[in-house]
Amino acid sequence: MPRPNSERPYAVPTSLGRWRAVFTDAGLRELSLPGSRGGGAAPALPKLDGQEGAWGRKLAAALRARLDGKRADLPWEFLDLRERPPFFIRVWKAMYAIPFGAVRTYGQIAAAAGSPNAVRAAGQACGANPIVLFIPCHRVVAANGPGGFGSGLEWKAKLLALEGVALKEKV
DNA sequence: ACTGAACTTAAAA
DNA sequence: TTTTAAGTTCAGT
Repeated sequence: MPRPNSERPYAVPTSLGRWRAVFTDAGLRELSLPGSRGGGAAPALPKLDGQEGAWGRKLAAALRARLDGKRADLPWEFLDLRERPPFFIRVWKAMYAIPFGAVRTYGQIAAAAGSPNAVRAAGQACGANPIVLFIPCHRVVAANGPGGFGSGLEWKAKLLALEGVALKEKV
């Protein structure tokens, strides 16, 4: 296997459960929702606060601020997206550009990523999104419905609600 | 190496 | 309204 740099997983306790963050030398490689991972006994990960230096504190603070309904972002260079398919990265970058409180369709994202017809691939990229919340896959909806969400639509609705957006129902 | 599925969509039948 | 084709990646077979 292509050995990525050493991965350091942390737990980030918040008002909405225990999130999981994985750091590498290049930055943040993964941020996942509570419950979507670590099935069974929690591996007793170290807490992120005060670790990974300024970046760790910044992430924890930004995460908690967002779950509190405030807007907060992380710089794009802070994300470790190495060894990810180029098209996926373009899609993620397009999503990253969606402003707080706004939503786009999969079609618009695909177009922004340079392949207007690769709508379905854009959907797959959403599902493969490694940095939940800061790569806002929850702001991408289907043309006539809510679209899907890997960790459960309830999460998508909840994250959007924090930004004052209501997930529209399917007709 | 091929086939089908994946957080889709627009257009044709 | 149902079916189909389309672009990209990954998991199976």
